[in-house]
Amino acid sequence: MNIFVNEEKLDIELGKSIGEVFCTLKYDNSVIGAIVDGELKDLFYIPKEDEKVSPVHKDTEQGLGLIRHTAAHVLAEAVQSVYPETKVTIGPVIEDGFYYDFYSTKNFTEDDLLIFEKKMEEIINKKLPISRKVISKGSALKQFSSMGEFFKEELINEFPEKEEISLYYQDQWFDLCRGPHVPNTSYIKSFKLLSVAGSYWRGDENRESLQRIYGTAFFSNKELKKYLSLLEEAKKRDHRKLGKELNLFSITDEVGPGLVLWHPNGSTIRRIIEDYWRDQHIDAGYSLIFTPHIAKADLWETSGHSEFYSENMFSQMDIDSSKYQTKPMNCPFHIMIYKSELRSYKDLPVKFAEIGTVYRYERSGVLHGLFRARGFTQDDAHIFCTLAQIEEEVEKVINLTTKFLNAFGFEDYEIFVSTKPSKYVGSDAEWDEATNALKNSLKNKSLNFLVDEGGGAFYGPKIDLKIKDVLGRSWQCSTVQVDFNLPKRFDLNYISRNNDRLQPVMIHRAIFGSFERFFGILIEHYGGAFPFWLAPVQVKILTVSEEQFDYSNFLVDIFSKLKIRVEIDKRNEKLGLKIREAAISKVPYVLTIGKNEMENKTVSVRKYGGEQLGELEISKFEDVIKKEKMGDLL
RNA sequence: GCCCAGGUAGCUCAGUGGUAGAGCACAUCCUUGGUAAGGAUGAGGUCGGCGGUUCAACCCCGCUCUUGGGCUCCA
Repeated sequence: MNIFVNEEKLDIELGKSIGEVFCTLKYDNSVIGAIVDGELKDLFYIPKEDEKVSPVHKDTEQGLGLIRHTAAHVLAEAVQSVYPETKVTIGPVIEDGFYYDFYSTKNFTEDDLLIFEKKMEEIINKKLPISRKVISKGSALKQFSSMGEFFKEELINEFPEKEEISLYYQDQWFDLCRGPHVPNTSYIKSFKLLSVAGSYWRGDENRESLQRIYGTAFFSNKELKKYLSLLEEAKKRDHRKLGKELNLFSITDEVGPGLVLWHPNGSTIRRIIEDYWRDQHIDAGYSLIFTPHIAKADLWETSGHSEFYSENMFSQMDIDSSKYQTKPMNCPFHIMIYKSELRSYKDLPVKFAEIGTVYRYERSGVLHGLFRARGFTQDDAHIFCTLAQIEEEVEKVINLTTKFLNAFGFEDYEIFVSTKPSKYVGSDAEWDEATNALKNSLKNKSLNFLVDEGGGAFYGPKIDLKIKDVLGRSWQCSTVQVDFNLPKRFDLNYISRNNDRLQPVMIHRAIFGSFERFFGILIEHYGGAFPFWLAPVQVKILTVSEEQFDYSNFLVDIFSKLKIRVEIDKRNEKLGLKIREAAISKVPYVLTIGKNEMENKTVSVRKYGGEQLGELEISKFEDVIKKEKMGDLL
């Protein structure tokens, strides 16, 4: 039988494992697995005719999957040795580590994690060899039912008859597992259990509640440390923490969960973003509108939200014997404005944009600071156009979107096009044309995108954009969605050149998604140190003593006229303290004013981060900030 | 919603079945100072809320509200 090892054709005996093949090739024990036709396999794997095999070494990214999977097994053994009644379920490798779900009457605590870690350490140090055994479905069932491992039983019962069932052993302990694993436990050089959390068997909230232990493993302590410090860094940047420290926003018990209070500092930033947003949208040909926060329930009946979205809507209220509803979306209002006059094909595209606050019921467990709130403000817009206009309009939306994202320092993004799902409205021809229009608009901009086949909403195809922040984390913000449904439901039309009544299509689009969420992302992206154009206080003046009060007031006048947000710290405190506090509040420019500066008509400039620009003439410093202000005209 | 872990001064957090603690912030005073914390004094709490056990509850128990980690990754 032939296989290809590193592209080279090799004749091997049928039924030989990759490990054995590598052995004959005199590979050393740094080889711990293989990539076979793009999939990670271990040395136990028996290759099939013509498969392409390449070795996976330890200390590589690819090898991490192997040690993490084995680490999950080691964890399971450790847990069962400490709490023998514990039932095992599944323990896969995930993006940055692994987890294992357990069923146990004992509630695991953080302290238990330390005990498990210690036990794992012992198992790893024993350098237990891993072995693989293939058994029949019948004996697998027998085996696991005799052990009372009923979750495993359930899994095995559902396997197709022909499926090869394998057990992985580490010494005596074994688990039903398809692999892949490292040859022995000692390859796990460095690991850590990170957290305990709840989960459900098979993610189904009607099934058994399980306890999930998250952990990660690496080939070296150095890598583990690097990963842990990344987690630390993310913690430091947590927008909930910075929001409090920098006095940006709060979410309080008294007001209610998921409802955001924007404090003056946060509001200043939001105002600047909104001003920029409005300017850009007016330039891009949108009409800016305002709509109410509640409306008659009938409107949501027509839109279909009551039927399809009721789980996320707040309950209705009675007003003058009519039912009203807080808005979970802005679209029906925009539609009503479209319908307020008879539209001609000459009017299209009609573009309405609104910074519109919506209210959605989110289950209490999913609320998360600004990222997931119950009241939030969308940067919403709706484009009413013909099918033929979609391509051009979407291209304009993409242009506007990239302009915005670049202005906020996001250079990297991933783009996804989602196509027709199994249940949909509209004709196949409409879907094809709209989907092609979306793809073409991206191709015209030479933007790469991935296609999520069947991932579209029932009402139309869409483009989603995920941005990457400085820590490399992805966030989905921008979305462009074609909608065939609402124009039909609201019976929208326009008069064509031939005097026919035709139905327009609608494009829903948001760039930030929501101001709350986007603000949260910005806080974490910048770590609270906002760029000059966004900083709530741009320049802080620190007086050395009372003698400089007049001079500092004079400076404030000058900078205020330049529309700079400036504050003076006149407190009766030492300069060192004032500098420390200005630095902690992350003000971009700190000006120290003492006797010298007053006499010389200068300012001593210190940039955020500690860089000293030294003593500058006032006009020289004006030049510095004017240059900074240019930054926001990206 | 469900599981686990929290909720003590404005903030960050100690703490104990027997009168509630620190640091920062705040107020007043002293100090008028030169690049990341000057000093003193003081005020500030129904220990998330409601019920229970107890001679006595911030602590133990139950309920409730709320915050955090999760609940998609499939042997």
